[in-house]
Amino acid sequence: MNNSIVSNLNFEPDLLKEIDEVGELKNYKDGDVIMDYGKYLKIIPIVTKGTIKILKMDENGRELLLYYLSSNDTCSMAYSCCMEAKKSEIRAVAEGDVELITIPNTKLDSWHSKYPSWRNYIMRSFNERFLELLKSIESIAFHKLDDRLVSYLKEKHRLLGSNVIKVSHYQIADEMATSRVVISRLLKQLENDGKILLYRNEIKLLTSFI
Amino acid sequence: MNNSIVSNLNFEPDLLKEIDEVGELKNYKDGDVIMDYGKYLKIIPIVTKGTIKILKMDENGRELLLYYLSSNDTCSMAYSCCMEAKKSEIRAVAEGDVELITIPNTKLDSWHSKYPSWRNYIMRSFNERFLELLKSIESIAFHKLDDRLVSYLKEKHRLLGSNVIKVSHYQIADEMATSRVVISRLLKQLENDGKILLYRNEIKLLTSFI
DNA sequence: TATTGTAGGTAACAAATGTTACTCATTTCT
DNA sequence: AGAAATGAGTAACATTTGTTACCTACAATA
Repeated sequence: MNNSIVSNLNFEPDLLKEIDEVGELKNYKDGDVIMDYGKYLKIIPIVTKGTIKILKMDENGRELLLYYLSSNDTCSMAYSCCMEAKKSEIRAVAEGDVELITIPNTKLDSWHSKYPSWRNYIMRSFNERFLELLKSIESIAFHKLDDRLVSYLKEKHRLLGSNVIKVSHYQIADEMATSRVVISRLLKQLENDGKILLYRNEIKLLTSFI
Repeated sequence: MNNSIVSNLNFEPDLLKEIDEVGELKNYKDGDVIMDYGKYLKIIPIVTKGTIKILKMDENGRELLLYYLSSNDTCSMAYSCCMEAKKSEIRAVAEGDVELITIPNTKLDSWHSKYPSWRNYIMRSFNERFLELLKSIESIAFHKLDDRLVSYLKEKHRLLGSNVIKVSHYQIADEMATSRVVISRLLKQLENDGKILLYRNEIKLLTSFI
């Protein structure tokens, strides 16, 4: 297996060998649902390529983007699901092409006591996810929609490395748990302010925006 | 040290002995700030008595109640602060009398590899805190203030075990990151609906509420 | 007792967000 | 080509939440 990516996590050689033995490489395409609400999980994923978005849904079907996972990340939710055999509270969707290595949950406990690097990796992941959620809460609780929209666009820009973001107003509204009309209104405002340009399925960030 | 409370966490006898040796018992009174924004932490706490509320503040000083810690809980934020020497992003305040045991961070890594029960405890704690944050996000993102206020009162009722909640409108507004006038308005609405009775510094939940 | 501070009630208004309804343009499908 | 689906613009309006301002009641205390 090609774990050249995983290898820069500073895992012990023995651990890398074990990952090579039991890990499975999986591929997903844009929009594929990698994990879903209510599902039981028997593996934990380590992302090697691409980006995964993590969503939470309410009773009425509205969704909210919590955070992204990208290379070398793993999902804490997955970890705790595995350890406690609980249902997932979140949905994971591939954003573009995604490659990941799945680790069967039978290995987790023994790796945890055997490999300090693994322990560190999991702990750091928990911590990072925790902080992402805090950021998310801060954003929702303390900032108005226009600010949140700007953050959203900047995050996309950071992830894609491009000034052109291919996304529909509907999608944004979905991920921010609001309605399309509201997003269109705010985007139009940004366009009028000379920060962005709007096209069908596409938003161009101008230099004054970034 | 009296660790009769901690003993029902199913820790190994050896671990209990170590906790007895290095843990320190601390006491706090209502309103005491146990942990604060930006502080570095060198211990992690295990709550043995009382309730601690965990708050997050934004740049403008508005606060938001994230969740409560009570007996046998520990704080994941503390854990990750200790492991990565990071500043705290949250504030912890005693709600009533609080007793807790502090564990010096020098012990964490070795306990983590030596004691499966400790590992479990920390993992379960991370998971619980993670779910609390998710609940918090769900509440803010998907529910209106009146619903959130009802949840707030029900949570207080659950924690206190009493129908009489001693709290001012100001306090509630603070913890829900909104203003006093708004809370007064919504409480009055609940009173008009026959769900609660309002007094100075006191809210009485009627049977139709619970 | 007079004074001061705190808790709470309430009206009037402002701002932010959500909803409905209709339009047009572009793409996709048949 | 024609029909249907999708993406987006926009107005008008409703609701929710935030803000300001002022009032009353109660409690603490000098």
